[in-house]
Amino acid sequence: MARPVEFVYEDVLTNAMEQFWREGFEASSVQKLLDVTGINRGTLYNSFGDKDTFFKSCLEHYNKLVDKELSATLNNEELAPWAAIEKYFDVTVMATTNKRRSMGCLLVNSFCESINYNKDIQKLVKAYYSNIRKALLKRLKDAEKAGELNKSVNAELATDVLMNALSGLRVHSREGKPAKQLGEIIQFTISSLR
Amino acid sequence: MARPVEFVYEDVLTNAMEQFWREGFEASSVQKLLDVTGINRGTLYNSFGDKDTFFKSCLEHYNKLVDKELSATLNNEELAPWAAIEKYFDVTVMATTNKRRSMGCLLVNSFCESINYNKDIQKLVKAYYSNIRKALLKRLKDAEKAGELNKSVNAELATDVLMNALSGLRVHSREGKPAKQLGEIIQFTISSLR
DNA sequence: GGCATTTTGTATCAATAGATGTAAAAAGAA
DNA sequence: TTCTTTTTACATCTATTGATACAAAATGCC
Repeated sequence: MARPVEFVYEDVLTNAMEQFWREGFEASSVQKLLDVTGINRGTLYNSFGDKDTFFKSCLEHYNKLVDKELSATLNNEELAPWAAIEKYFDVTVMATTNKRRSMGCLLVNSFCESINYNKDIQKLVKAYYSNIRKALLKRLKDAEKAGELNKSVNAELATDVLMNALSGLRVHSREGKPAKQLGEIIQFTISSLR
Repeated sequence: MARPVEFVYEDVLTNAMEQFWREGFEASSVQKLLDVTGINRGTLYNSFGDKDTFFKSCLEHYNKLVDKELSATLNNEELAPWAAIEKYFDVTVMATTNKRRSMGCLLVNSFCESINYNKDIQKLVKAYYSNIRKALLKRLKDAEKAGELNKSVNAELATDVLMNALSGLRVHSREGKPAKQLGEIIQFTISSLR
């Protein structure tokens, strides 16, 4: 049999993802990726392909993290619509205080970076981000049916408002705004919708 | 006397600014900047300094555009507080439909890019962005004094909510969301505050 | 132990990055 | 015309970019 793999696949993806997350695609040279992952060039190109492909894998890895959060909150059917929504935003706001604070959101960052000229990656980023929107929309439609939505909006508009606030939140967390203020912004936005 | 300058200073700044705006700092190589401005290397380094310095000049140029918009809207004392605020967001939403559509905001894009590791530029971006916040806060304090602000918020929180919505707007305009939907998001957000 | 297979480590590639130096060009002044 | 000054144009520098090739190393199978 062949020589066994020495690196831990998950760890490499996590470290590379954080590098792209922190500094963006363009500023993350292959050398930096080698430094933060600890693997060497041969291993990277053999096991993860070129930089574009590697970035896509990191996006996928990031999406898994998002999916976990969604499963515990928005997609958790044990929670009532608004409870689920509030929990999702609580988690998101709280996340800005840990070590990944001030890094914002890899997907939002990618929207704003030049990555947009790569149609391939752009589509991927949009698709991943739309997962959050879908989960949110579902719950807001539930709330609407239950008469728990502010009569002046429909579920679609309410979703847009919350997604817009979410994107703003991600930008401002990267800008360094304290979680307390971010929380108050979201709290008000939510209260205006119910 | 010396040889006269051939390039138009304003035009060079405008074209370079749009390049940075579209593709970000890292992806905008000096060669690309030469291509879009039409000047050559010597001229660029002689008249605009290195890439960092050039970028700062472009940020300043961008800020002038922002200032013009602010003067006509938020800082226009002839308009009542909420009229000024509504006009500012109208202009901002409408701007997403012209040729600069889908480019978002240079300042927000810069927050999200790796530029953040350059403390110097980061401070500049923050300072320019805070100009908008200051103008907004002033008007919301006026509205608060006049009893035209929703009692459940103070001027500070209202400003945060609107700035958050603004940042979200910029992200989503870059993502390609239609102006109509962006307008409805803002319209609801404003109405929730008055 | 020798063989096949895969990973790892390193050397190296051409292309491009940002940046600088210098000579030619263009104007008015003397 | 000649001189001075500044811009412009081009050549060139070193470092780094993403990417590839290939030998050394490490395993299980025979």
